Amino acid sequence: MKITDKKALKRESIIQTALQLFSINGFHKTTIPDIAKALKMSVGNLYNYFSSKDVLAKEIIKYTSGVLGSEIREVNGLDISTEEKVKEIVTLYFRMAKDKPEMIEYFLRVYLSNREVFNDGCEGMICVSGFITEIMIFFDDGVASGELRNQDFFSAFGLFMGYLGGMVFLKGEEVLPQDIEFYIDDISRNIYNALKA
Amino acid sequence: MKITDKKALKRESIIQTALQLFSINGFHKTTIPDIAKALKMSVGNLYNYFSSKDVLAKEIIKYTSGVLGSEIREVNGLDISTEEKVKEIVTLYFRMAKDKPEMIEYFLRVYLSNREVFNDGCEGMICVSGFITEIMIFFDDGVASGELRNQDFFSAFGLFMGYLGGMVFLKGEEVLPQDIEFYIDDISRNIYNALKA
Amino acid sequence: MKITDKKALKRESIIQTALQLFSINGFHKTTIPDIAKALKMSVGNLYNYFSSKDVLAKEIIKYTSGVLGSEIREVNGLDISTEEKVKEIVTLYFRMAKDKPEMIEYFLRVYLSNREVFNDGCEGMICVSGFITEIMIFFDDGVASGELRNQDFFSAFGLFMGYLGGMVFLKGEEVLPQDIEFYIDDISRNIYNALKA
Amino acid sequence: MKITDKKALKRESIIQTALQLFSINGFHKTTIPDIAKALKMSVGNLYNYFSSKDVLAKEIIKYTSGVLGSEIREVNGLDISTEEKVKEIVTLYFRMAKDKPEMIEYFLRVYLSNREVFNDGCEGMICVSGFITEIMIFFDDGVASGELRNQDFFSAFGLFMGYLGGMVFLKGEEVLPQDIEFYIDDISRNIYNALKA
DNA sequence: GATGAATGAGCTTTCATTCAT
DNA sequence: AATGAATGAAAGCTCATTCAT
Repeated sequence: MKITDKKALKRESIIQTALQLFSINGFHKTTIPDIAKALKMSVGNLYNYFSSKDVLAKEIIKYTSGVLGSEIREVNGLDISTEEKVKEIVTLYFRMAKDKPEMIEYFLRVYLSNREVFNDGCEGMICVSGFITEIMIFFDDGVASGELRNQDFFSAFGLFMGYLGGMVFLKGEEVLPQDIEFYIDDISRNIYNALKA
Repeated sequence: MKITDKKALKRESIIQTALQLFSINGFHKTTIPDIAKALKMSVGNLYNYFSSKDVLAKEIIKYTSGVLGSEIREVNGLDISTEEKVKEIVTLYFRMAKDKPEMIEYFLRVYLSNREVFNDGCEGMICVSGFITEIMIFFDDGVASGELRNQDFFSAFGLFMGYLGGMVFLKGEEVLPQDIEFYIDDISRNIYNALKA
Repeated sequence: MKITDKKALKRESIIQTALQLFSINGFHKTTIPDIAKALKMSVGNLYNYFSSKDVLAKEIIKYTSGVLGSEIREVNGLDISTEEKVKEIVTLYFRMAKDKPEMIEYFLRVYLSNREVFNDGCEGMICVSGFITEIMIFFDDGVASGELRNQDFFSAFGLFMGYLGGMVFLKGEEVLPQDIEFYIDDISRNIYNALKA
Repeated sequence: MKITDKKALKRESIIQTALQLFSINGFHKTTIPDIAKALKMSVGNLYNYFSSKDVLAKEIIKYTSGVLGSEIREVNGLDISTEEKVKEIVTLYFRMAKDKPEMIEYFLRVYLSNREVFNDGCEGMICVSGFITEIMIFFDDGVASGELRNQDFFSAFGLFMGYLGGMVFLKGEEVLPQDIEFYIDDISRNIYNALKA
């Protein structure tokens, strides 16, 4: 293994650990010493990998967005109807909210609310473009095939992102009477009805 | 004017000022001295009105939820179709996001993400019940009149809350190519299509 | 009743309430608002009676010392042996520690330890002279009657004050296996044996 | 020198400096910045050694009790009469009150009076057990050898602790007309007379 | 005499970041 | 690469005292 590989591996393990802590405790309540301790490394060394807490936070959102985007890319590649794709996306999103809740929570608890952290370097939504791009492809494909109504992309994107994020928030608040997967059918149907041609 | 009125007025002015600052700068980046300075009052005196920063944050979410709820209550009282009500609600929400953005932003940037602050005293969603209750009434009325499909309430609530909140977030990120009111028609239509019978 | 009497009465009620609070919570942990609230009066008005927290503390120690001194004076006036007087003094001290613990506790928790408060105005032990004087009379009488050994007064005074205070401290720490009155006989005997001719 | 030794040394230097300041100015009048400044270290770094002011105060009482206890332990190990041991203990106590007054003063001014600080973690008298244990051994040995009267331990302990502490208090108040060592003979005699068989 | 809102200095504690080793 | 002690500015909060009413 090359030395750079070793460094890359450690970099990723820092990202994953920080992601966990940030999503559970929030950005400001998670300290650099917390992260270093969880990784059993020194704070000084952590700074050899990420030059500041803010930089780390931005790397995490890119990483997370990339993971989520690549999952949706797979769905986009399937040879199924747009209606079925909607259901696949909702399913994978909710599955992820259950299995790797830290990713979704990071969007909600860290990215959404600490704008001052992301302002410099993540303007617009470039740090979450991995995710947005795939939603855009999904939408354009659906319009092209005549299954979806042609409307402003952001009206559609806000529906996806807001609706799914909102449901995960409600799950986190423990107000949902049912397990989140219970809602897959209803929500897929609502989204498809909203967007269909 | 009675003394209690004077104190109540000052209390409300603190809530409004803190609401502004929290929604713009976030909960952790807004300090008590910041709030006191904006109000031209002393830090110590501010604590005569609210016993801690957390308590203040909780009072603000109740206040905000109450204001938003009472606006929706007016729409619920109108003698119009459910489809028209959807549009009215979307309109007032976006108008508020434009005229008093601090209220919507507070939901997104403070309430949504600083769960540790609201855990004690705002469990479930009791501090935002003023808002939820009205959405529930809207939905139940629509189902009762046969205009809306009967489905789990949270599937519908997540759509409203998440979709509208998501759009305001996109507005805040300045990624929307159009003014937010531009999207009213599309979004109202999407919501109605999603929920209609 | 004259106005000055009314004021004197209120003054004393402040002293007694403050004595309670100081002895239970300590000088620095008891606030002026705490005292005012317990008295159902305003902080501003409290300052009409005592010009500062320190002044109040000094008045309390004089008051307490006076009460304790007058009790011992009664014993000194009895026509009994010095050995019996020792037992009477120990008895009244421990009874007071049980019935009005605030007085003894005030000596231990406030007077003893917040020297900076009492330095200006209570130099030496002039604010507790009411108590010391009577112990001095007891001792001189005992020496004069030949029952007590003639020794430096402070050696004898330290014995009385320290021993009795120490026992009450142990009581307060809840380390005494017995009720404090259980120790009266042993302690009276120890003191008399220590001082007798 | 190992790194851990260096840290332990610094820890102890903090304890000693804080002990000085607390005993002179009292617990509440001594601030953490005061201590840090006296040590020429930063406030933040002090917290790397003790997690709170209260924790520091508790460590100091354990340390002090240990030092005092080990001095008495030496006396207990001597092959001399109990009467002579009393004099040795009084002598060492007063010598310490002269040479290292901060230790005795800490007992009187900090431990005795700020119960709320020590309640959690120093219940009963476990933080001063180093000292108490040795007094207990002294007393039991004296009883076993027939030199001391068999009585409740606390009656005897209160005498020692209260009497000696009381004398040091009088010294601190500057009311003693003589140097404290002047009283060694009288007081040793009084204690021995009080306790002897 | 009586009220209690207001002041503001001062407290304990936290934490991103640095740097000598 | 790695360590973790050290920094110091800034946070939330307290409270003796004052003063307009």
